[in-house]
Amino acid sequence: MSSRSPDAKAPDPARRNDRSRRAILDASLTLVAEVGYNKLTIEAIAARAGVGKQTIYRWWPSKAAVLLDASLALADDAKTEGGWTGFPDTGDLAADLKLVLRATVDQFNDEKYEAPMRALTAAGATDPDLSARFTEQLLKPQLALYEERLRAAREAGGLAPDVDLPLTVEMLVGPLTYRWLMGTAPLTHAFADELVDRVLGGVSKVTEG
Amino acid sequence: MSSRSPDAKAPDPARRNDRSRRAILDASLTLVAEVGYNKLTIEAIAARAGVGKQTIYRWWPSKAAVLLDASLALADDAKTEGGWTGFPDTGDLAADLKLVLRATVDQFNDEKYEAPMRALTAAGATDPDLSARFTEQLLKPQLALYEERLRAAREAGGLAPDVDLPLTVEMLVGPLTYRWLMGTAPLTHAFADELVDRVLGGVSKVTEG
DNA sequence: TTATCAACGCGAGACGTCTCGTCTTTGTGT
DNA sequence: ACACAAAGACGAGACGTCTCGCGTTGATAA
Repeated sequence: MSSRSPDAKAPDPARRNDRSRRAILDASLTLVAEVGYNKLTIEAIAARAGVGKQTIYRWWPSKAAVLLDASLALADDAKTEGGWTGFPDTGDLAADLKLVLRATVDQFNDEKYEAPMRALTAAGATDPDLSARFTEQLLKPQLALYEERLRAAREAGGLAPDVDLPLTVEMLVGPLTYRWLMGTAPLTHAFADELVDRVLGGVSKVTEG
Repeated sequence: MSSRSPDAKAPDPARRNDRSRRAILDASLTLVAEVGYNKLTIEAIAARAGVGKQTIYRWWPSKAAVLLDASLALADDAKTEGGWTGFPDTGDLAADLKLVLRATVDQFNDEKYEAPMRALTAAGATDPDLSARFTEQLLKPQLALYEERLRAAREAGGLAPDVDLPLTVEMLVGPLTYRWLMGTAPLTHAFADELVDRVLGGVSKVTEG
């Protein structure tokens, strides 16, 4: 057992090869879609990226961490390419939510986004550390956009003044994610629309004049 | 080359040793709680159960499959031990739902149930075959109970006549599962209560006379 | 400015370890 | 005698570490 590399001293980020970094992230996304997360190996990522294994081990602690970074980059790309101009606010809350939730449905149904997303969800379910970073870096920022829009609606008088905003966000995103993850039924635009209507209006019988 | 390994083809279920079967299921539940799903090995299960590895490989295709069977047995036990007498129907839908969702929250927070549940969720996220059986055998029967209770409420006039029952079930279970899985916030009884109220009544401002 | 040089990230891949799933051997119950 | 269980040997393959030159970079000396 050779001697210790004493705690793997910190490599210098300034000297990092950005070309290699991008190649690694790209390769991990391609490969996870090709062979699935279980059969994804760091050796294969290194080979596909044209990189030594050590270059991956130097900068990431696990293949899950690589995928998280890759997904963050992917999300950024999607935002820029998709011409994202902020969460829509036309004044019509239901319409705005349906628009965004439909887009989310499309993303869930897009193989390109689904593969890494499933992988991260799976890995996060049994790795609290990864789960925390996944939630913090990828999920929270997105949920915050919903919350912001809902807050605007609440102040505009469209929502109950005492409504719990994080709860409401999860009422929208939770059922969608649940159906996607468990596969209880197909994910469609109609589902997104109906969900928004029921979250806003409730499922109880309306008894008014 | 192959050929006959006497065990490889069809083992006779009638000759199966039920003592070993139970020992394997018990050991898998104990171990997954002890070391987590990632570090759970079939060798360790075999050792703890006092059986040979081949006995596990003969009857199950993967460690996830073992855990699924173990969880099914666990769910059965929980039902019998817990004195389950069917989904409560006191006539007060909100109260009934809160009761059940609170119990679900407690289960999610109970290490004994959480460990195998996380494991199955993780494994199912990247294994469609397992996911299907997980959903079909463990989830669907539970969701059906919600649906039945909701149907009764709808017929009793408490719910909108045109409400989508599977959607409503997922509006209840989805946010709970989402928060549990992603760890966006702690799972509490208060959360369950508020969720039920908002699902039934909606989040919109009530504008009535 | 230009030549030199040490430091360090890099690609490549050998290495020993670990777990996997299969196969072989031996024991046991009917 | 026979079918299955227990135990473990075995090869395959991925793991993470390590070593080896190569190329780039930034500091120093001419």
